[in-house]
Amino acid sequence: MNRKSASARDEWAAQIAALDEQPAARKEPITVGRIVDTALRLVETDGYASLTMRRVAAALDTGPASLYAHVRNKAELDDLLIGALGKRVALPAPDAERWRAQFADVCGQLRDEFLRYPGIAQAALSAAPKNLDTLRITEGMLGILLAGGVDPQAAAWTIDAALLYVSAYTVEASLRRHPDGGRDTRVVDRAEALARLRMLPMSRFPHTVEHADKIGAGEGHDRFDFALELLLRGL
Amino acid sequence: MNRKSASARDEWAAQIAALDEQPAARKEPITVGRIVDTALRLVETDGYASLTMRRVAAALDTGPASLYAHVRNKAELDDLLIGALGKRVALPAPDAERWRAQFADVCGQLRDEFLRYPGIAQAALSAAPKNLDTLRITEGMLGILLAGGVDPQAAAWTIDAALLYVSAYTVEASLRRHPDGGRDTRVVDRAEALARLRMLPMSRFPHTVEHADKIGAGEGHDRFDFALELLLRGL
DNA sequence: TCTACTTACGAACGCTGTTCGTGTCAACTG
DNA sequence: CAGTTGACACGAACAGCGTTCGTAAGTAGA
Repeated sequence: MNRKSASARDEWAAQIAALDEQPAARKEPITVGRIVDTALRLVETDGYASLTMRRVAAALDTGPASLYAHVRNKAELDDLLIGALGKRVALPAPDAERWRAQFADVCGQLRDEFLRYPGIAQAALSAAPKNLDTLRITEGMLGILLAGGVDPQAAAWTIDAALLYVSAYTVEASLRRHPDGGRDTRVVDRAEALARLRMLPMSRFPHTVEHADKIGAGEGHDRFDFALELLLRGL
Repeated sequence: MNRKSASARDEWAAQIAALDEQPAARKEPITVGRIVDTALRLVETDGYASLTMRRVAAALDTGPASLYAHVRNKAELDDLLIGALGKRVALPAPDAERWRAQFADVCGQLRDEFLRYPGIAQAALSAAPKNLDTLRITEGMLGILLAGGVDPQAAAWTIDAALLYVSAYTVEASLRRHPDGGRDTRVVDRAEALARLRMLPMSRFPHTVEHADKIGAGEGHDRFDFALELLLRGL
């Protein structure tokens, strides 16, 4: 039995096997939307660090090469992901009385979205902010600040600072929580961290030792809220 | 000629070749310090994205395996790198009259150090802030803020926010400037970016279009200074 | 019915971090 | 001075990564 007849036989066997599955379905075609959805699901469960083209492809029952017909790059996929997250944040109609609260709320939405997909904020930092979905958010923020009577230049820079902060905050939070897929960032709980701070020599770290309890402090997003309020109060 | 005699001959040839180089030197031993220095030089010229164990090893005339006797991980190397940068920032003796300027100066030093080594701030975001060199900086910052009469809890959180912002700012700045080693982040100059903003439909992006010139604005570190001042003025 | 074109994908390339086992050299010990 | 021990160095390899190429398959138009 030579190669040719063997492969012909395989084909024949495949056809027979397909008899039962014929009505079940031909495989759903790959689309950008399906790729993005799959990638997001992967990030949600395993973290951004383990988001690879191969994993996405495998989740779609195919090989990595198939993705490149729909997505130029992994970088482009990253852009699409943060775009998809951006689409989800709801922009309130600017209310001059509540502009600070509204601004903080938008930032909070973004934060929660980023935290839900651990590590994805790393992509947000790399992604060009000229993404249309990102621009939609900055437009909304701009509207809120301008309605609040903030100077346009100050508003633009504040938005920039706030977005940078949100990304950094969520990246750090994700890294602290998530095993990070390979890197052995040991998660040290707060009590342990505090104990270590107290072990520092008083001679060289007087303030750190004295206020060690303040350093890791904050339930939930106290730290986040504080930073944002600081930003807004300065306006 | 069998394998054994061949390799024996190679060895013999090597010995002969070594006759001339004998006085020249035996290879300098690998140390953590040399690894860190080499890595920093690499990052300075090629960016953090192309900092790999293999490249560092190659720059030291050896194979990658040799590094793992001195450094547990790439993650640990990253920690060492940001530690080395941290060591360089000079901490002023707290002066109650000038605490804002002093704080901003420390942040500026950190920023410049990070910018000099493009992309390395990514490692700073990942690095556990319990690094001793990082702690030295936060201690110094804490001293400055406390001398300024800032509430300890507010001080701790402000430092956290400022460090996060510095990292995010420098990561973004590096990505925008540096080709990024692989990712095709096209660098669009400001005029081009502005033109694109103006192309947006007025109906959906009224504020963005109107204040497009404000969005990418700022010479040098205007944006940076603004954000930091905002943070400090809120205290 | 034949052709042109888009989509799918197996195989491969060059790169990454990391480990294992071996080799080599320096210094301490008897 | 000879012998042993321990730290250091490193070649080779593994699994995994993003990406490309050439080819196969299926669809739409002539």
